[in-house]
Amino acid sequence: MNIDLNLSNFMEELDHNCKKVQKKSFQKGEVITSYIAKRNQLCLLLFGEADLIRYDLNGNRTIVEHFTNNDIFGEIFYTVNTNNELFVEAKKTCTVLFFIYDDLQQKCTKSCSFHQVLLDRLSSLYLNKVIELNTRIELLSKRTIREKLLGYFYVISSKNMGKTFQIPFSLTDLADYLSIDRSAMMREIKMLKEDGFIEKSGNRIRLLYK
Amino acid sequence: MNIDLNLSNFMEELDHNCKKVQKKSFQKGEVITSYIAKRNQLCLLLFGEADLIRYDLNGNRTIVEHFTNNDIFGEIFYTVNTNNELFVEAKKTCTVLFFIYDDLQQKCTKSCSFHQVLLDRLSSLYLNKVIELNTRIELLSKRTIREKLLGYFYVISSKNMGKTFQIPFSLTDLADYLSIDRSAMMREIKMLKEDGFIEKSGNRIRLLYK
DNA sequence: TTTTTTCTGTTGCAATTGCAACAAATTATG
DNA sequence: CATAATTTGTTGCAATTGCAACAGAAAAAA
Repeated sequence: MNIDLNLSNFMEELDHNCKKVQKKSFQKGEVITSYIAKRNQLCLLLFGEADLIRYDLNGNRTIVEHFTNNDIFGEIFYTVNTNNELFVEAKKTCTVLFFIYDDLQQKCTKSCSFHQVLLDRLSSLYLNKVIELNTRIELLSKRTIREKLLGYFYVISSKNMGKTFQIPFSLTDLADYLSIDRSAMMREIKMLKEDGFIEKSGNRIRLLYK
Repeated sequence: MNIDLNLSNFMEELDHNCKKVQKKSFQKGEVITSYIAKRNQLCLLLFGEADLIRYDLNGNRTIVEHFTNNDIFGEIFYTVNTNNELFVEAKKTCTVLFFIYDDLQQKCTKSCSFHQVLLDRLSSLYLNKVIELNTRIELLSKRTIREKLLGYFYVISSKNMGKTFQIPFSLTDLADYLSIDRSAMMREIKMLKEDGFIEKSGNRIRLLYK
């Protein structure tokens, strides 16, 4: 389970003449890719932060996933589409590799050993993603706003190994991530403070339970 | 993308002396595995149907995933646990292969070529799972019961390639799968019928829109 | 620095959802 | 077949959540 997932370490091995992969950078706010679901695109976020966004027909915005270094994303993961448009937006400056899934399976020039490294790690990258998605499902399947918030705080605090942490979202974004109304969420955060579950200043949270 | 995922075709190649894998069968209602999150277990459902179940502290039951032929599951996908116990329950007679993740990476005896086949297909199995989970997330992130139901019906009808289909759950289970109250769901189904979105007899549904 | 935009925090009210309880129908089990 | 257990369908009521609207704070842009 302790595999070096940091593919940017291997970037120097990527042949610059390699046609199977594109490397691009994006500024905050730019759209990295939109899921048109035809090209079988697979993307690797080498560096930065980005969100996968969906707007439904009522204008509700959902942050479907939040990506950081070495996360993968792309149309390839959305075969069964349920209508709404999805797109990935850079939240900070991002460097992204773009592949076409079918090309990935083929070997490149001998000098371009990056492909092989990526293929070797693909299982691990997928496994990582499955774990992330399961965590996400656990949060979304919670029944109340309070449970979603506490569950989310618990996940963050586990990752940071500490009871005090910074929320990596604005509160507006957090509501869109947990798929709840922002004002209702604010109300619940207030009650969590009153009930002694958390302390909060800015977007720094301290858990007071367990 | 058209890879033969049906691993049961390769089962005859599994060496019976192979110690790296266990094969077991289960009757309806039996617990296939419980996620103790220590053994790094990876399971493959060769044949049958099973549900991954979670009970929260208030006694709410959630069907986290529904597994059919060639689906994979296991602790390995739940590194970041958020407290509640998870277990997999057979809904029909099931045949399951059990692996320990780390063993999987090692080669077995020469006569046991099944391992290699499995390893080769692991990426595809993962990819498949990621697609499933993304669909699941899309449903769970919908804001209303109506949207969840319509979204779910759309997914099923896409898989079956037809506007009439059988729900593979009891309605009680469907509510637990969509993470909503059963009676509220029944009320919404009734309104969907009244509003002319669906027809329903038993657990056979016909979509009347689009 | 000033202006504009976005984000936070709050609240009343309406709509949706969950809860509890029950009868009827269906399915499992002895 | 008879009985038990589970599932479906329904409803009134309570609790939760969403919506709308706004003011102040903070952040971004000019």
